[in-house]
Amino acid sequence: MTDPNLYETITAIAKRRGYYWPSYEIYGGLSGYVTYGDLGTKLKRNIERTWRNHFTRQQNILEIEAPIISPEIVFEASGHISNFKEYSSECTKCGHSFRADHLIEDKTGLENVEAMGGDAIKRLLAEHKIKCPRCSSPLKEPTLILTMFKTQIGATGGLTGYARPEAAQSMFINFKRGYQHAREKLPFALAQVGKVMRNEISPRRGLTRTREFTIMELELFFDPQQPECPWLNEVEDEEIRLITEEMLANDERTPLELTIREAVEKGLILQEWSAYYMGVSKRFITHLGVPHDRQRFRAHLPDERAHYSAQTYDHEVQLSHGWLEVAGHAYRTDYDLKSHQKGADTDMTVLREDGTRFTPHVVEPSFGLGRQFYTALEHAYERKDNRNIFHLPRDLAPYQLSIFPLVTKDGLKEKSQEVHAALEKVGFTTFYDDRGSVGRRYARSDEAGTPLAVTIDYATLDDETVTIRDRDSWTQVRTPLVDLATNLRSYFSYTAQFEDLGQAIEP
RNA sequence: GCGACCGUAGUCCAGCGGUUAGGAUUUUGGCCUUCCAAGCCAACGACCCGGGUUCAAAUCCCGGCGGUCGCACCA
Repeated sequence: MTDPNLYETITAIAKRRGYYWPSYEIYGGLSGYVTYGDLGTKLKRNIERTWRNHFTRQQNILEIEAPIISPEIVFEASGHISNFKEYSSECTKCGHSFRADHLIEDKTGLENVEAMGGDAIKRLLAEHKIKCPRCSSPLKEPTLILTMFKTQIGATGGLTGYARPEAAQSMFINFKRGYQHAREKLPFALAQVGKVMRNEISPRRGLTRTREFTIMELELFFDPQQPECPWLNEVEDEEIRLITEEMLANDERTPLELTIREAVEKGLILQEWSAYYMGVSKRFITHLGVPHDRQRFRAHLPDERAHYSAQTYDHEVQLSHGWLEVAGHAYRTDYDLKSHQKGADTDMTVLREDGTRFTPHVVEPSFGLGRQFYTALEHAYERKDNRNIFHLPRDLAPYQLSIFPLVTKDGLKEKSQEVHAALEKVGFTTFYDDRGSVGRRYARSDEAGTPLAVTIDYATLDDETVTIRDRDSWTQVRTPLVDLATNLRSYFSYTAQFEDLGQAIEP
């Protein structure tokens, strides 16, 4: 974990073995884009499934899949058009960049300068003769930075569209349908796993900041007069490490250690629903292989928060290069539904039993999948005896099983292929390999993170038993072929441990 | 976007004005092989792109693209 070159190591293995690599390589590459290979797509899919298992398995958590491209009006209503662009001004001498609207606000005391528009910002910057705050040199004319991808909808280009920078807006747009499908009952949630695009100024660090990535988001709608989360008790004892807004303001960086329940009772998390999903988030990230002391929740200060958020906690994990945000937990209030109610001139309110109408409030957990992916790889990595091993959780590993003949003669190869076909047929994800020596194959299997290797040897031909070899301990057990599928199923459903899979073999 | 450093087989490195561009590993074919990258033989495979300087450029200069780090940004 302290290895400063761990990122480079993981990147090299990822390229060599097919987890992921930079996109458009043969055309010189393009920063901010990665392509997942065979091992990568399988690991990614398993992480998505794990997320769904943690977040979407209750009643009234409804999944949707909406378009990536939206007409401009959607992001005008949501506030993204004005909030996803900004004017940046660079110093002519020291080269530092500053947000032009903030410079004007600091100098003049004006508020919300951003909303005045580009011409006003340029004019005010010149009128007040604003200089570089660092070296007092003149500033260049501010340039517009728009971090949403813009496109034309329709072959003749009649309508301006944008690629979504978050999936959330499609949940708000479809709130009314979701509400009907949830039998007009609150609380309910819409969830979505899909691609989003952000035209980052400066993508960095492979998977951790890309211009296109899979997001896993959930919008939980609730009545602010009935903010209790009925599921809170399921995670209330979950221990978290928390850095609050107040602590940040006082430059206090040592996290509080407390349970979800305690954080709610002390008022450190505004909504029970946020607390619930932070508890689930803790479990999910732990499931990916990140220990407690490598996780924390860090509050956003008001100027760091998104335009829609009343409180945000980032879920961060510690990697070899420092802390990385893997999830955001935002209390979005009724901001979004109200925005679209106005923008689309469509009623987004809900009727209480007492006959009053209200706009539901929203709590949102949001996960950037690439970051979970990299986190899982880095935390699973071990260098041992000159080998690379990924100790991925057994339900995350790209392949479940490797199948090897001990040697490729005397019918062992044919027998192995039979076993391989049989295991594939009953649903295991397997990899057959008869190249080189068996030791070499074990090493390759470890590097792919495959938890178990089934080896067919001479004894198999006599008594219909095989060996199963454990990636983590490098020990083996021997199991009759008739029991193999059943035992493996128990193992992969976590109802059996490796030692339960057969009779131990003395090394 | 700015600054520093960097870009050589699939991967990781060496070479830093004239080399048949070298090594490790991987891969492929063969021999061998009864459990952890064994050994032997053979083969495939590279100087990011474009200009310039020079008799001569992987090597020096400029630009582009990409990467790492720092600043800024990060919904």
